[in-house]
Amino acid sequence: MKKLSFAEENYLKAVYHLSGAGESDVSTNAIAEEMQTKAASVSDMLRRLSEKELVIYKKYQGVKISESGKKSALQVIRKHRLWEVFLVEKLKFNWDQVHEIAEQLEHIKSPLLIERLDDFLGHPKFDPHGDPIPDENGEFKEKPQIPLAEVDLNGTGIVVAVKDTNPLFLQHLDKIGIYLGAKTKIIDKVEFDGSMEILVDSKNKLFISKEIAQNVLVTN
Amino acid sequence: MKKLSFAEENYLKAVYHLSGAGESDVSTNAIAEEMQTKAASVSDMLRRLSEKELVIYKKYQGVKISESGKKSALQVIRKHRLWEVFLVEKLKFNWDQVHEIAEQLEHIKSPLLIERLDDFLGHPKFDPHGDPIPDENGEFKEKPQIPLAEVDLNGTGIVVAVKDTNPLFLQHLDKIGIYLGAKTKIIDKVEFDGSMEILVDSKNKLFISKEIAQNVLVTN
DNA sequence: AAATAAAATTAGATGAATCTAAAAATAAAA
DNA sequence: TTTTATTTTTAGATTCATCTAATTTTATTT
Repeated sequence: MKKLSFAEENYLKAVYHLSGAGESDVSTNAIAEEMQTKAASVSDMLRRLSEKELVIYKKYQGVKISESGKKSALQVIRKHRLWEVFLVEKLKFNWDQVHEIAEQLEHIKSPLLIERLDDFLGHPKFDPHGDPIPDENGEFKEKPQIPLAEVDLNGTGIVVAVKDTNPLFLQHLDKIGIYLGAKTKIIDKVEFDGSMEILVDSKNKLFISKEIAQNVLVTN
Repeated sequence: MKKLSFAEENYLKAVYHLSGAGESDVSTNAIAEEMQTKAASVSDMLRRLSEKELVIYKKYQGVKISESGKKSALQVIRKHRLWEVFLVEKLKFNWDQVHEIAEQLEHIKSPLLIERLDDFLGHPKFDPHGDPIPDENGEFKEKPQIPLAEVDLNGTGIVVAVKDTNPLFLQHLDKIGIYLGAKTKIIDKVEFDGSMEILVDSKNKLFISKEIAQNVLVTN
């Protein structure tokens, strides 16, 4: 495992995420979109990552992450999520403030640091957005989770994660009182616009839009 | 205050340190030596830093840090030392292990992060090597300190800092039982080689070489 | 199936940050 | 004060990561 540049780590993460844990193929444009860069830059980087065997890349056919690439990507993701826990649990950041800072911290190179940080935090299994934290070997298990949007009328669930980490989205959840661990019950579903009415913690009734319902994940 | 690159921040730090808090002039070669790079690279970077008015640079005449350069350098130093405290106090690193990691962490850009870290650590005034931590405005006060080598026979002092952060040096201090806060008394001085015999905490007698005596700083 | 549109790649430039080798300026020694 | 040595700077290359513009490949329509 050679030492990767920040840019390389970021591309690997993007490929990993966009391919759904590295299974399916990802298009050059999708990566460019995700990374706020140009397709030409992506092609170039994919060629380089492919030479290092971090991705499996066939020109014009899309890209997939390789086994060693996945290993690297998961370590970066592990670091990102551990730092997010640190920022929220120890430094009292809000969950909408931590992504950007963790984007920087995730590139710090020191296996010992991450080991100690993990100890310090008490080996958390999930980050502040409910995403699972891979262990040293890149292994993790996801909580079974479905979007609120797909829960049946009168169905209940506990909020376990959010699909999006956009600060505006997270701030909105704060405002209306949705948080990880909240108990929800669907008390009305509006067919034509996908919005719904839910009861949070058996006391707060609120209307949420389709966009919200699709990005809040619950478990039964 | 524009955002600086890692390289720029590192050069500024070097100029600041080598000039003794930015007073005197520093030579190109000294910087090259300090930064393990070539004089040509230094010249080039000094030209660029000079254009940004972070240093005062006259070709062939050496370089001095500017007011705005000093401000930036001190913020980087503040971050470095706060992270060192974090690593030792919270993550249980030894003082000889933290420099390298802090060299990376010091470049993380987020004023809020540093503010919160400072709060979390209880606003420490000194890092694990006894070096003062500048505040948000770059201000700090050094403890009065002299090398053990300059303490008179029978003189006493408390170890407040070390001049060098070389891991081998620090590990040696651990081994012989010298640490920040240790009470020392000079019980013998050997003229011809600069070595001495000292009493630590009124109970451990030990011989130390000139090199050690010059790099351990005490206050009366 | 040919024409058109979309997506992806290459070619060529640019800006950092670095290097080696050569030239220029300053300092030291004869 | 010349000569020599040292230090510093410039010139020219290189690598990484990016860009725009042009080209090529693949996908979609008519």
